[in-house]
Amino acid sequence: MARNRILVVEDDESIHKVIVKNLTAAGYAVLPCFDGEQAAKTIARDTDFDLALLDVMLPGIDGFALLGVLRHAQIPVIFLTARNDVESKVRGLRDGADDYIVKPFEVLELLVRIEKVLERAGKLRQVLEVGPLTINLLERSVRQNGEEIPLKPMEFDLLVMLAKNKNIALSRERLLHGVWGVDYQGETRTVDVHIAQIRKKLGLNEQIKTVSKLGYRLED
Amino acid sequence: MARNRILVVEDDESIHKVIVKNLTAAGYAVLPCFDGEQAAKTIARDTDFDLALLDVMLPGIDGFALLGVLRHAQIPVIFLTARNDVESKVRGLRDGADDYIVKPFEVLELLVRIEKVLERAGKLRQVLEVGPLTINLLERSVRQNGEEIPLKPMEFDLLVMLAKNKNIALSRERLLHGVWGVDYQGETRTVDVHIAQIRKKLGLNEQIKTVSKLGYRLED
DNA sequence: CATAACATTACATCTTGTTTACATCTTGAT
DNA sequence: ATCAAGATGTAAACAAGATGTAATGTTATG
Repeated sequence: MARNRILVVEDDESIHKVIVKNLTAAGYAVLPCFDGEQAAKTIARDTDFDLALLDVMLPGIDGFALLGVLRHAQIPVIFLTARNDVESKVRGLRDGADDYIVKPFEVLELLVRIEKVLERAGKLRQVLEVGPLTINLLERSVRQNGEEIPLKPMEFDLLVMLAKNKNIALSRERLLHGVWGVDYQGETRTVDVHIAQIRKKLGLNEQIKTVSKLGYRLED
Repeated sequence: MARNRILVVEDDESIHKVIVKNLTAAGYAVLPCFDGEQAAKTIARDTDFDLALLDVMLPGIDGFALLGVLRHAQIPVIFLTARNDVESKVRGLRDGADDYIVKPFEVLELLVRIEKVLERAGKLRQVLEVGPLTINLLERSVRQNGEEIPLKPMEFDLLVMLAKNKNIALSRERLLHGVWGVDYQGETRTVDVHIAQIRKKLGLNEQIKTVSKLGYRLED
């Protein structure tokens, strides 16, 4: 499976922009629609989406109609609702949705919910590709040119975090929080040791860049 | 994304002027409004803002009404309040805002808060472009015609500060405060040394102008 | 109990930041 | 224009700090 494809149906331009920018940055393939008609047409032509983000209050074709089509095509739906959207209508829609989020929302929260829904639906991208590496999250395996390189659990998790944030400089603290857990109280130097192991086993001296005074960055 | 667009709603002319001048200088695109009606019209026509600075005590249309519209459009809001504004009203507004700042305020503080709010909302521009340079804050990298030029941490931070204030002359003291921290006790000459390094590595002898008796200025 | 995984430590090595020193350039008064 | 005083450019040295990594002892795991 390549990148997860997400259909975004949202008429407000500024919200649309934020969503598209952040989803793209997070590695999703985004199909943007600005109204119900456009969305309906898109779905009629191509139902190969892993998720739909659907604004409740759409001009033109109603959310109900879209929801039906999407359900039928087995596409999970997350609703975007404004706090003051008409309650009765919204409730009906929500009931058919996999999740909903109230605007305004934190971008990070949206990303988390998307991952959860994708995971529940069994559609989460389970394979990360970075340079010569293929990281399979289900198998918990790493391949380099088809050959599997065994990693220890911690090393694997660390590599996954780097891969999910490829080309982003991550501080030791962020890596500790992300991999070891937010309440972990340990030495930041521990990160270095595992990085060294990953570098050695995978020969990634070049691709895992040391960002001095900060941490590390995995390059594509 | 190009420059971040900021809607400024403030009826006091002198404050308005200061804000607009400084935001523009800091690289934001500013849309100025002097009262609630004007703001409402502007928003109705175009919701593509990344942030709104909103004076609490506005003539005409009430802050509440504006806040609702802005929230709906997922536009973060920072409130400007005077110390003697009516408490009860202000509190209600603040609760719906992403941040607020009490007048009179330090311009630098306003800029810092703006950045924080933009970042939380996932709207912060993470790539700075100055002349032939592309500075990527996420990667912590600098590119010149696509080629990455490695900089040391201090050099990178200094360049970022210059780039965020491009075409503005910055004193050594301000650079020290901004990059090294406000409580740093060191020679101002240190700045010169790092400037020299940046100039050499990036060939910016022309574009980093020396402002005699003051400091430096990075030109576009 | 044996083994593997892990965090930590210790130390070698490499990087980075600051200062110094002196050369060169500016500035402003004459 | 000339000159002195001061400001800036810059190479080099040094000290402080950061990172790489092997070894150690401890904790999980089966």
